[in-house]
Parts: sequence; structure tokens; C-alpha cells
Amino acid sequence: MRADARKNRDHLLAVAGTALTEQGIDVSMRDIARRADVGLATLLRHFPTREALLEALLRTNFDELTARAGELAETSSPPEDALVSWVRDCVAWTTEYRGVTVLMAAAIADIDSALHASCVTLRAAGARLLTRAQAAGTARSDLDGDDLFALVAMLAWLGDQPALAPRADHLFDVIANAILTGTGSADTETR
Amino acid sequence: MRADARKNRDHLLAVAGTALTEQGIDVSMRDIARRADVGLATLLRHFPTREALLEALLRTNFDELTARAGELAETSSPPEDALVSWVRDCVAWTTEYRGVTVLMAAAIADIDSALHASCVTLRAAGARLLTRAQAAGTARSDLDGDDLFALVAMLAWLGDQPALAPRADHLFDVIANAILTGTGSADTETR
DNA sequence: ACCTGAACACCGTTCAAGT
DNA sequence: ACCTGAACACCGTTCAAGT
Repeated sequence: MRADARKNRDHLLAVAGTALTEQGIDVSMRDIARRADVGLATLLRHFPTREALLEALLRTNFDELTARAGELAETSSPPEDALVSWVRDCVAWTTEYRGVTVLMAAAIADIDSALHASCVTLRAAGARLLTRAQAAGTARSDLDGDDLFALVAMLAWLGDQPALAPRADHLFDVIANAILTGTGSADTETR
Repeated sequence: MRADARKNRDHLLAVAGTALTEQGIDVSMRDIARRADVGLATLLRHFPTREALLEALLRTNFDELTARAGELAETSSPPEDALVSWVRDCVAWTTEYRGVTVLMAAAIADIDSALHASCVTLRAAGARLLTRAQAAGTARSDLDGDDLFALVAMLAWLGDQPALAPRADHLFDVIANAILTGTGSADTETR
């Protein structure tokens, strides 16, 4: 990449970051280009879709969350605490980018989305923590990585809705509790 | 209202109904007008916003759900069964109108939304069933009408996301179970 | 190589002009 | 009273033309 292009790209990412956190995930691409004093077509040449822009912007966050899952899996703390703590981190992170949850929910099933790989990695990281807690007998045995991803998405979505957000913390506890309720009540309920 | 206007209105509602179920809640108002062979401005004069159109269209559904809550509160079936059954009905209904959940979540806090009153009524209906189950000691005591509304919204939203929908039924059971887990585990968890 | 203005097909809002 | 075309300010996509 040419030096001027690289500089342009970095500048676009910086501007996009503030625009997205301020206005939410739905800011118009035109707006971002305007803020960066750049033609719309230039922005789109660097990042052909909103997903591509987000992928570049959120890569760090995704990597951090994945790394954190790895650390938590190594520690000696109880597996169920590690799991809940990680889920909490995931949900908390999304509040920074209002509306990102819907894009992630779409990306996990869309091979062509620029966010697809990151979402799949995230799901796998969660699945490992979940399996570990299940092996210890402290998480419901009838959940898998897809379920956990969906539960995280639901909680993140909740925080995105201004009218429902006040209940987000409380319902986080309720659902975390449900995940950890153990296999006993799960068995009686699924059959 | 003049007879021709009434006829126009009914026709618009019929067309909008099929358009919304087919394409989801985000169909363009222009599209609906086109389908109805009517100017866009005419559609907007009858229904100035998307919410207004939905309010007219979904009034019947809202009324049915509210009425059903009333019936369930009267029956001799266990209060917890009534509650879960009603929540299931609510969630199932929203699958017919893809995307309606986000609008409802916004409307419950927006006095000016045409959907506000219907959402408030729905929340109250759910709260009554919840209170009844709590009085019987079969639902978590630390939930209120807002929590229940949010939980229903989360489950409805889940069904709206194609990638997550396959888990919707299973997670419905998980969350229904969490609502009914009783006050015991709730107490240990909230303090 | 990289950038950009402009044309395009869309959207919802608004209103003056028609019947 | 009720309807409507048209102008408006937006959006993301696409591409020929510039440096």
C-alpha cells in the first residue's frame, strides 16, 4: 500500500471510530467521509461495506475478547465464574457500539460478511469456557456454543434498546443464573 | 370519513398487511403505496408514520393477546402455566411481522409513538399474570412487568434473526425455566 | 496506484395544485 | 374533503475521468 493511502486509511479509521461511537452503527457512510474530508468513493474504496469498516475497527476488540477467554480458561478460578465473567465482558463491550449486535448476528451466518470470521472465533472462545463449566457440572448441559452466542447477543441487544436498557443488568443476572442453574433442572425441563 | 376515503383506507391496510408479512417491517412506504396503486402522499395522509400504520394493522393482535391474558388469569390452570403459555403466544405472534420487536421496544418508552398505548397495555397484561404466579410462589419474586416485557422482546428478537432463530425454541425453554425457577435461587443470587 | 465528482436508483417529508 | 405529482434532502452503488 502506498504511503499516502495508508495515511488516508488510518485517518478514516480514526474518524469512523468516533463517528460510530457517537452516532451508533447506522451513521451514513457519507457522513463518515464528510467528517474525514474525503470523497465518499474514497471511503468505499478502502472499506467497500460497513462490515468491512467495522471489521478493521473492531479487530482489536475481538482479539482482546478471544485472548481473555484463553486467559480465563487457564486460571484456577471456578469455571462457572470464568464463563460468566467473560459473557459479562462481551456484553459490556458492545455497549460502546450501539447497534453492532444486529450486524454480528447476521455475520455469524453469512460467510461473505467481513465480520464472519471474527464472530466465529468469538463463538468458539465462548464454547470452550462453556464446555469447561459443563465438565465441572456447573453449567446447563443442554447448551452449546450457538446457544451461548445467542444469549450474549440477546443481552447485548437489550442494552442497545434505550427503553429496555435499565433492566439489562438485572436480566443479565437472571440469565447468567439460568446458564449456571446446573444440569438437574435442565433435565427435568427438556424431557 | 367519506366513503371513498374509508374504502381507500381499508384497501391500504389490506395491501400493507401482505407487504409487511412478506417483506418484513422495513418495507418502504413507497412500495406499499405502489402495491396499492395509490400515490405515496395518500398513504402518508392516512398513516403519517410507519408506527401509525402498524397500530391500525396490529390493533386486533394486541387486543387478542390482552384478552387472552385476561382469560388465562381466570382459568383454574396453574398460574405458572398460564404465564408461560401467554409469553409463548406473544413471542409466536411477533414472528409474523419480522422486525416489529425493535419498534415495540422503542414505542414502550415513546409517548408520542402510535404504538405506545398498545405496548403499555400488553405490558400490564403480562404483569398481572406474573404477579399471580409470584403470589403462588412459582415465579421469581425479583421480576416485574418491565422485566417480563424485556424478556419477551429478547425472545421475539431472537426469532427475528435468521442466524439465531434455530435456537429460539430451546432458549425459550431455558428462559421460561429461569422465570419459574422460583424465589429460592433468586434470593441467593441477588444478594 | 490512488482519488473523486457525478449520475443513478432509492428513501421519507412536505406542499402547492388538482378534483 | 380527499387525492396526487413534484420538489427536496437524504442514502449507498457504480464508474469514467483525473492526478
